[in-house]
Amino acid sequence: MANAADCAYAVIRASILDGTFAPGSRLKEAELVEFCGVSRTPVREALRRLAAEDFVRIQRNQGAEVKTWSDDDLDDLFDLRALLEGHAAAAAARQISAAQLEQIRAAIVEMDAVLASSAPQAEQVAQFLRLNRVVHETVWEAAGSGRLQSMLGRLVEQALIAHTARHYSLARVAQSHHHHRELLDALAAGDAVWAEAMMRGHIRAARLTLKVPPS
Amino acid sequence: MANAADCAYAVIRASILDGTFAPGSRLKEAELVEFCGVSRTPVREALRRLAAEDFVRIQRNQGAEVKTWSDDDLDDLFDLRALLEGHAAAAAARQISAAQLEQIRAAIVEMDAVLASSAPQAEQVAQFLRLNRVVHETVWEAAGSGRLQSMLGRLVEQALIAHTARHYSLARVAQSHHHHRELLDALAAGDAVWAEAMMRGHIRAARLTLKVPPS
DNA sequence: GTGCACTCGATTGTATACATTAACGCTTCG
DNA sequence: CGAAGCGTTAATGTATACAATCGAGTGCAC
Repeated sequence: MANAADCAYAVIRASILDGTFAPGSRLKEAELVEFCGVSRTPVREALRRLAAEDFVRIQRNQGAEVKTWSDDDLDDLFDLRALLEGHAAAAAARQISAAQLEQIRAAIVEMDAVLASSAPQAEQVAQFLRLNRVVHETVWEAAGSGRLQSMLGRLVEQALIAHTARHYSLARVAQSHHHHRELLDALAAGDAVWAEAMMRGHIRAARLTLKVPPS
Repeated sequence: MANAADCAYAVIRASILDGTFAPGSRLKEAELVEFCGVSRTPVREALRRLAAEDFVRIQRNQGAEVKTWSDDDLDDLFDLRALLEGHAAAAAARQISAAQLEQIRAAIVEMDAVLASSAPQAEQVAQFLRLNRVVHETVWEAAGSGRLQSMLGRLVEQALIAHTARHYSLARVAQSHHHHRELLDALAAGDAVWAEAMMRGHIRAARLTLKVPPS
């Protein structure tokens, strides 16, 4: 990373996402200085950025702490995500390019391979989540709104914090996989209503995953 | 303003909104230091905040400039606003409180008074815009989603930059006024579909105002 | 004459010292 | 014994000095 500030941002952000800094934990600037290996100035800048993206909460003269998400917050978040991702899917259905369709198709094929492999389940899930992200980002991109794209990116990553250390069942993953397939059909058919409905359902189902504690 | 950083933020932001810093103009930190009367550190923090809120664009080692909005950007912005404000109106219709309804009603009554007054037209429009903001913010609040509320706040203020130095026709204001009245009816009736439709139309009409140059 | 490279100036990025604030614990008074 | 006031301390907020970077202008070589 060229910039000290970007570096601090990346390090802290990654540490929040992977659970090194648990939700609710205090982030003291002095500690982050040695953790990141840069001075306080870029650390502070990184914290402000993270606050703007709702990863941390900053109170005046009281420092930063990793944001915690209540169940209601998550409901709120996923409601908005369903609305916006549904909107994106509808827009995408109207104007998606052949290349973008192909990209989604390829990701789904890769998912097939991952799920059919004999890799450890955690590895399978990790791979699946990566490909899942590809599918969604391609849809956002096809929707053709930079603003929508960045909003969704942020919402999804906020949701990821809540996901930390939560494992997915293979059954849940399989359901997602079916959603993706049908979404692809809807997009290929150029059916905006169908695509929007599928995407909204897909997001609502994802919300449920976070509600039911893993057994 | 207690904080130097908050102070700088408020000053710069206000100057962007009122056109003192025109879209596209470069914001040099040294200039802002004397403009705001604080040191570079809080000025930089303010600029980063403004960048996070899409008021300015920052390029590495090249400083900040007031963001410019193309026609397509504004289409994009208002599309999203219509979607989100429509969603907010629908949610509000389902759960708005009597006090909030009354607040909207009072704002509309005040609008009546403003439009019937003999104040200079610019003054009338300014007052109307303030009350317009009250109506919208009350709807957002009634929707009950903090996230939606902050997103809409940002979108609206981005739109305001484009409005700078653009005057509204009284005819346009009267149309808005009618929208508000009908929106109130829909909210009072608890009719989410009606409320959403009204709000979407209201926003689309507002977009048109920015497209047609003032005569 | 044109194109490239180099230097200089201006501006942003970073580190650090200092100021300010708020929380915590102690003392003291009721 | 409890509560309120005050001082200490540990953190954040601010200013400023220094470093790195970019762009423009100039001069040299081809």
